[in-house]
Amino acid sequence: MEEVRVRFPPSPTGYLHIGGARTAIYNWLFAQKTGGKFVLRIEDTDIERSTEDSIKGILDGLEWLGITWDEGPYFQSAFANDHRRAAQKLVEIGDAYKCFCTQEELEQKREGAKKRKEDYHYDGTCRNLSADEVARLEAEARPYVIRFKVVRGPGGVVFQDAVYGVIEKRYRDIEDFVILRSDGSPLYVLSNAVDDIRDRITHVIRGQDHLANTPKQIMIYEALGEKLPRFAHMPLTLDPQKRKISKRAHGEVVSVQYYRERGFLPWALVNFLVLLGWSTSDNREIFSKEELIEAFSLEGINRANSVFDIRKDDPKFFTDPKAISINAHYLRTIKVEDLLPYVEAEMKAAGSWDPAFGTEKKSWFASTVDLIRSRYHTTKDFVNLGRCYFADDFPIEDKVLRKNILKHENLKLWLPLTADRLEVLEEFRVELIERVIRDLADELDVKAGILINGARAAVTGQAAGPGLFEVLAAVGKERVLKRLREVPKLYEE
RNA sequence: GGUCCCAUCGUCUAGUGGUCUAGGAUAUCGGCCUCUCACGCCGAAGACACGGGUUCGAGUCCCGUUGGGACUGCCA
Repeated sequence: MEEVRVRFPPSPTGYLHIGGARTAIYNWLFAQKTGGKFVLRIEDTDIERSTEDSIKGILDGLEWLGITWDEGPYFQSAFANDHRRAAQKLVEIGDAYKCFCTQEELEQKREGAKKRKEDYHYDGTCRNLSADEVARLEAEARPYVIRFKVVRGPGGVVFQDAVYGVIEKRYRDIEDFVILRSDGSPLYVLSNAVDDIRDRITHVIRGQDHLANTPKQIMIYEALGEKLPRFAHMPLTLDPQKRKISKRAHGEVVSVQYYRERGFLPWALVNFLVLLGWSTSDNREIFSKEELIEAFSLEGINRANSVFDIRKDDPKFFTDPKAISINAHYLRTIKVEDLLPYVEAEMKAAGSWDPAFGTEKKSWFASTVDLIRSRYHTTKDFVNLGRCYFADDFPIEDKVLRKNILKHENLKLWLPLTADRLEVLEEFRVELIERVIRDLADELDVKAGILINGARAAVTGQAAGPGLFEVLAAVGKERVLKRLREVPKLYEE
């Protein structure tokens, strides 16, 4: 059987955005699934808009996501000769022709048609130029483009899309489209097809926005006498207003980089993205890499566009809530060892990493991460909300201070007293800590909750967190005692 | 405007003529757990765009309407 070859051809005009990432993911999954090859091809034909930074951003983004390619990156600009040759060949075999119409002329015709409310197609002025006329115009050094000669007559292009089924387009609805500019550079519709032919692409998996272009590319394939690849168009990702998402209109929130910076686990993003327009019949939503490769199929791709539910002005969510929930799911369920490197990287970036966390304090670090992770949504939370566990200076939330400490005047004495009682513990273990605190509450004749919540506020600065006794054990005796004994100062400010 | 594509809870979706008084996930709300907040568990609310057909029977097939999207460039 023929080897499957798929490709991802981003144009480097901005950083990798989630729509592109999703396309890459689908292609990559299909290659993994079929044992095929995944080719990365940078379509930098539009040199004006292509930048080095952008290329780097795309490669970095894919790498971060764990989307690996087998060939490339190839650069489309390196194959301009192939494209020109193909255009030349099409002219020679009579499937394309030189068109000397100027852009101004065409613009006028377009305008005219628009005024008369007619739909405009190139009128074929140069389609039937005689060889002599062509020679004469060329002798005058008149610039020309090359247009593909679309069949004039009944019938059309018919193809079977793996997602959308049979797609038909009549020839009369397709104009003689330009395949080579007057400066000799190729247009997307040509270069993309020629590159796919050269790269022996067997399956073209791309966004539905290319569906309308596909008949043109099929005509090119056929004119060139090449075997057609299979086409699979995937639905687009829209914003909540149903607009196609774009870096320009939506900014950072649609870039892969944004999720990296906001503390997403790469696989969680992949898992979320793959669900935008694809599903299994059993409706599973969480997949390991192996499971996803196993489960993926072109048949599972949906036809309807999906909405990426950006909650831009929602203080509670910085992106689609489902993306966050999937990230949080991974954060609390993957093996702690697997999570540690991400937390470490995050803390290093924030300057709060202690090298000892990776050596003699490693097991303490791991168990502390494990203790707190179930209520975190991103790896960022470990450096912010988790600061009280990993550093000595940490903020005490105002509201918490008032409600859990200041409100109870006695805590000024009781919390330092708690410290005294804890100090005698030989082993700073959860059960022993709990015993001490509950006994003290009885002795003082207060509800344990008062002492517990007060201690939590003093030790973590937060109202919410794991069980207080676990928290104290994790923070450690020395630091707990210090924090409890500093409580009286809190009353002074 | 023309061509093509699409249409199930707010969002992601299951559903391929009867088992759909439409299932799951997420978000929302309530409860349990509890020292708090999460997690977890239990529960509530929430959708087949509309109208015609076809059929004994339609979310599922057909047509139309409406709505949305893509393409319509010497961008990719």
